[in-house]
Amino acid sequence: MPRPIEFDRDEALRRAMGVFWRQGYHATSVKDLTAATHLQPGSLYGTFQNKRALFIAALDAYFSGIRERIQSCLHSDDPPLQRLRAFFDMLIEEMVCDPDNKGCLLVNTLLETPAEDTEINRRVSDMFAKVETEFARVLQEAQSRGDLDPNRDPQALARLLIAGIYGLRVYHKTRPDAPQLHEIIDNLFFALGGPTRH
Amino acid sequence: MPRPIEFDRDEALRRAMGVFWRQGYHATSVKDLTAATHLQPGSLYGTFQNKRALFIAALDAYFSGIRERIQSCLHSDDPPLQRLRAFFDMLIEEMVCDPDNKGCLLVNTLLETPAEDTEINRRVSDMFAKVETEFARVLQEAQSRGDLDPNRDPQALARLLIAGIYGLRVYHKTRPDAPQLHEIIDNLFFALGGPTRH
DNA sequence: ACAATACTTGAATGATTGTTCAAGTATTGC
DNA sequence: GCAATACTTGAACAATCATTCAAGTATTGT
Repeated sequence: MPRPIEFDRDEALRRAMGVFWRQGYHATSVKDLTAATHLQPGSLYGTFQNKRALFIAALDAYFSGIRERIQSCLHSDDPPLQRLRAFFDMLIEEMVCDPDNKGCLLVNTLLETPAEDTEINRRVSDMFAKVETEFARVLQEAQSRGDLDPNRDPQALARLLIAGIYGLRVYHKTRPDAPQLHEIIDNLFFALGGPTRH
Repeated sequence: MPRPIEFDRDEALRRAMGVFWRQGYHATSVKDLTAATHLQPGSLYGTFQNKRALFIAALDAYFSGIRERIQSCLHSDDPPLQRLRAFFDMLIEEMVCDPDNKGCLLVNTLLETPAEDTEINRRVSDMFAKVETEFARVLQEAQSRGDLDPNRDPQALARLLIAGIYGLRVYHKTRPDAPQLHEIIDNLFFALGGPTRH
């Protein structure tokens, strides 16, 4: 009986995400969103409650999008530390290939969102906590294989790597220079391998 | 002959800086600024051209404010690496003591500002480049004292430390936890000292 | 006391903000 | 073909945005 929806919800969400990614939450107007999604205000508010809810939906969509690629890096057949390194290489590859230099939507959001906004901050923090746990698991695997000093704390090193992601992301904003980014990761992984490296 | 200015320009700038720091550029309205500075719109536009110019002035004021403290850390009588470590300890101290968890105005700005805005991006990037140079100098000093492997590239390690600042700053937004921050820096400095540590 | 000076005030500007909703339209089951 | 359904449209909303400027006011040199 009802008239079917004409537009593709996921497509609209993806386009909205792109705008938030490029401009941040506060700098994007509803007008920007209607232009990008080709949706009239009414349809946009009908499908996604309001601007804020749409933004949160965009955050979720972004994370579920990158999570697959993280998994594929961390679950290959390579040795654990090499898999972690592959992840960071992928990260750098993505960063230098982006002509807009948008950075990471999640990191951008962390710094744009005031501390009072616990809903969004918690949401994004939890996403990175999941990645951190993945990292720790791979580091533990490295320890059990003898590739990593068993006296180091895998959880603490996972935090270092997460901080490494943040560092890369911000550094790239200041100087979009691929070799320097790789060099930073080289030196960061030096902190993992330490004395036993090679 | 002329009627003298009644308000303190620097005081107003400092207050405006606080608002930008807390809320970011886009989220702060001129109304917020007039409320914080106790200046009417007319006076505010008379002294600082407009909102954007005021923001840039706030960035400069912020940097000149922290620069002194950086200098005092890096030019003490302690050994070079210990001085660097003192800087990061100070950084963490500042972060955990801030009840608002505002982070760093410059880092926040880097991520809020779109890549097209070259004026602001360049300005902030240059500030960090100065700190990077300072770091490199201290690292060189460490090399000449034999505290750091002479085969390592001081400039590259300085970049790692800058990325470390960024990493700390963002990580703190997700989990305002002092011991974990110190642990991150411990592991980061492990990348400097490497095998020769202690 | 009196111009001259220029800082202070705050109302008013037009543009833009996020959001709503009644009217219009297309599809479905009968 | 006819209701019934509900999606689509875009004008309209009040609020807020950054900015301006004429009027008011306080100080100075004479």
